[in-house]
Amino acid sequence: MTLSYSHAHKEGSGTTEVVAVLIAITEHSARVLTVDQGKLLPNGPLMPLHRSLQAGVRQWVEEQTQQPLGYLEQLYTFVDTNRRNIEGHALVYVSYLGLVQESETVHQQSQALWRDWYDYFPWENHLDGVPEMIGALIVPALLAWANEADDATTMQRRQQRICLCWGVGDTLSADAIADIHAGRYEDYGWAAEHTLLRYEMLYEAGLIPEAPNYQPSKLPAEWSQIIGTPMYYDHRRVIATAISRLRAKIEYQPLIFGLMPEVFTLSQLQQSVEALSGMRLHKQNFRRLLDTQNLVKPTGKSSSAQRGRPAKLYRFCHDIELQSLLMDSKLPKRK
Amino acid sequence: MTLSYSHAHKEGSGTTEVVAVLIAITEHSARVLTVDQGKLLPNGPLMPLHRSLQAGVRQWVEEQTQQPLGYLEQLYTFVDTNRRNIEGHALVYVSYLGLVQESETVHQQSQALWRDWYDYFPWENHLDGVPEMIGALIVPALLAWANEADDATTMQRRQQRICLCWGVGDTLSADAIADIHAGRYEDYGWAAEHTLLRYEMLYEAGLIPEAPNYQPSKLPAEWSQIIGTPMYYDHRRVIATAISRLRAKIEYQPLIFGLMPEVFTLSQLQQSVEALSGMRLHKQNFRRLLDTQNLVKPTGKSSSAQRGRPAKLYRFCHDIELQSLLMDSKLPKRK
DNA sequence: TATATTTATGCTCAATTTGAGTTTAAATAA
DNA sequence: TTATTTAAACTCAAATTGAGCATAAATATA
Repeated sequence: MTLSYSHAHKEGSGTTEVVAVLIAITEHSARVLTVDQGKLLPNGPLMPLHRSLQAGVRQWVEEQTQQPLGYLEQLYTFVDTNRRNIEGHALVYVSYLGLVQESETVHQQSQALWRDWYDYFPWENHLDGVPEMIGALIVPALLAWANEADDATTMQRRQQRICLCWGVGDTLSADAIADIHAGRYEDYGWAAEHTLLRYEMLYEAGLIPEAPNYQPSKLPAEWSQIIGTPMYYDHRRVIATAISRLRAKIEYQPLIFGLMPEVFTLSQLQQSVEALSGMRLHKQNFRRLLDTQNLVKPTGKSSSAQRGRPAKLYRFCHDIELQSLLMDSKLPKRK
Repeated sequence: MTLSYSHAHKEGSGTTEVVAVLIAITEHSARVLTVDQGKLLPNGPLMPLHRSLQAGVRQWVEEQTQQPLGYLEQLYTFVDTNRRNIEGHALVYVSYLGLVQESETVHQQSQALWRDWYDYFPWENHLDGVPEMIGALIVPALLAWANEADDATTMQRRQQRICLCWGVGDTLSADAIADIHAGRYEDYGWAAEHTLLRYEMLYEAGLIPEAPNYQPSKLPAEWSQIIGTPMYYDHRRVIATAISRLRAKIEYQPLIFGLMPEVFTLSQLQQSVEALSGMRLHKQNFRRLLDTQNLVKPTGKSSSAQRGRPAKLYRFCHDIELQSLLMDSKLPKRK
């Protein structure tokens, strides 16, 4: 706890680590598996006995969380020049994205803990509309950062980046800026999959505790309430990478398969996709899409409805498992 | 030359290397920058003085090829368990994709050499239609591999993979197989961006010199003519990864910018995209797309035509540089 | 029981995008 | 002059997409 977010060290002879971002959907919310009170992702050194990076990930996740792993794909490789081995070689860490079933969640004696991923990125949750904090606090703080720029070109570029990443529209007139402050914030062009770009911008602007140039004294009092839970090293960036990848890929690949139980209703399926994208989808078009893609087949049974008409139960067409991995299959736009 | 493709070693204390796939388009053909007589990609160890992986790539490429680097993005991280340091840690190598301008090509005294990327993947070049070798040799060899499977499930899965990756249609009836052998090969559903999947399948089937289970004696005499130039280590796989990434990304991001000279005609631009995708595009729709995307602007001048009507010269809209990096911008389907 | 509420699912429809032409323009070669 | 070549404008039907309305089948409530 007294540990600075960027200074914790772990000495060793190897210079390669693996880090896992495991995603599950529990009670309609997207969650990420953490260790160390939510401050770290499962991780461990690549060892001579590991025959591959995947093997390393599987061993360390198993050891640290007892979570069975399904789908696993490589995300990105980072270098941490703050952590070096005895010979001075910087630590290289390779991150992986894993998708696990909702039901198989196991978090007992280990320090493993499932956390809602919007705890780390509150501004990414647009399920109930655009969060107020974006117009009220984040964009103003970023605009202040843009104005700090040394030259006009940098300033313009920063303003442009802000508009594109945060969906503020394409101009930044005085009127538009006033509107943003006043909360008259139009949901212009929010691109859910730009999570990483947004995180990197906040980091660069020194608005995130992990950033070396973070100066909380210069920020509004409410700031700490809205920038989410910080993590050690750069693990929050790794999660942002995972979210970006997942949101981008789910548009044209039915990755959602790996997150669903055997049998489900179409509403459950839609809510899962919405949990990932952080946005609401048009129900009828979502179903039309599933129809044309032939991704699911009815089981014949229906769910025991709580309220309203009972929904039919479906399962995925596993006979076209491979095809679906290869073929394009787009999602409908937001409602 | 007497070196086996999978056994060459390089000892060192570090366990991290960087490898670069540099792409340029010269005379309407896509090329990749190689060293060591086209058997290796530029590469080198990550050293304590490097502040980042990118910095390492830039240094080694500069040193080995004198090629100035522009756009650079991380591709994938591999482990080579055949190459280990003194302590037994396997070599980790991080690959990068770089795009460079056609004109700035420099390959003098260094061993650096630009090679047409279809030298390494002849079957990926569909600019003059589907290559005969696919129906005549490759798919038959892969079908033989499928039939070697121990159980029926594996066999079916392999057949399915063949159909999906090689665009053979979705069934493999006796008639269809006979058609393939006879060269009556329909260009059903060739997905240009599946280069890596195709390479991995050939590797897995032992049809590539780099594969441990490669048995040339069991293959047709013409085989060595059609499977392309082999490389040391797994560098050909790294190029396949780069091609897949580039072909997939160019569909919705104007990466082609990085490969073009300052000023160009729309036909030159189209030919460059075709060189990358390995397929012909519909000219009129390609231009309509450029129009709606606002990616290029006319310079007012025209090219001094060799034959035919002179083409107008264009340049990219750099004012929307960032926007184009973020926004979607699809390419039209093949002609 | 009747009625409102809730959830599921089927259907329509206009706007846009896409694939694939035809036509016209402006140059060179024979 | 005429054929050839390349460029570029325009057309058009089919498919896809975004958005809404209508109906169905359950529960909760008056």
